[in-house]
Amino acid sequence: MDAKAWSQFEARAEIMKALAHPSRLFIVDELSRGERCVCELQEMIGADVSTVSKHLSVLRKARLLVSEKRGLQVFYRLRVPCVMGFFSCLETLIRSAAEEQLELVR
Amino acid sequence: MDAKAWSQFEARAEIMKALAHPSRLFIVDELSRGERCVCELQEMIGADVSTVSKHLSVLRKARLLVSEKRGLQVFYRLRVPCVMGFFSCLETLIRSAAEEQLELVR
DNA sequence: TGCCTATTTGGCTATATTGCCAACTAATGT
DNA sequence: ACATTAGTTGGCAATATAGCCAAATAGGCA
Repeated sequence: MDAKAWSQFEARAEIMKALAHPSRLFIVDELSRGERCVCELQEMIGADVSTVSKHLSVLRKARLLVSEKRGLQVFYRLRVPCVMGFFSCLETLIRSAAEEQLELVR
Repeated sequence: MDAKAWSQFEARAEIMKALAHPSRLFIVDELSRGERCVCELQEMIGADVSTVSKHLSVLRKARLLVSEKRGLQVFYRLRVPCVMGFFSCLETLIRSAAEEQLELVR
């Protein structure tokens, strides 16, 4: 594998890493319905503000979000709506996982 | 956020975690063009066989791949072709990142 | 049976990620 | 200027992940 191809996969991996956390996926999902300030997201997630802020920073560094400060608040927006379409494609996997869990219980 | 919604985001995060590594993204990309045995992937990636085997196991546990043993070899196949479509949606982000890198150099 | 090849698993160390607290910055109002 | 509110950053301890080697498993062949 040449260096150029490898750095392409590294670039993709950076984005996937940013999405590889339930709180961050919640944020993406929530922002797909419109912009939110940090305080709103923090209340919904229920973690420390600093934790939420760091999650947002991870998503912003991956260019998935953009932020805008207005007054005291910082609002975040989803930059790439196509991310949401991906999850519907994954539903198949998630459902089949859930079904196997059921089989184990039986 | 209720427990059911949360476990949905956890399920998605498991899949994203499985995809959050350059070698595993290479594997997914390669398998999108047809099945491969472990030895072929190992040669292309250039890591230890055990490392490649563990990457494959991560992707299989996330249900992104299925494996089939034929003789001495184990062949892996991509279970979810829609994964590839996601990366083309991300190209925008990756390109804009590359352009900013260029600006820094100037 | 015994040997060779392909793959997986266990165990280890090195590195990365997470989440909290405390400290800091910035905008607003008194 | 001072206090208040919103958010970010630094630092730390706990946990998770990555990659190598060595050992185990399994199929095919002499």
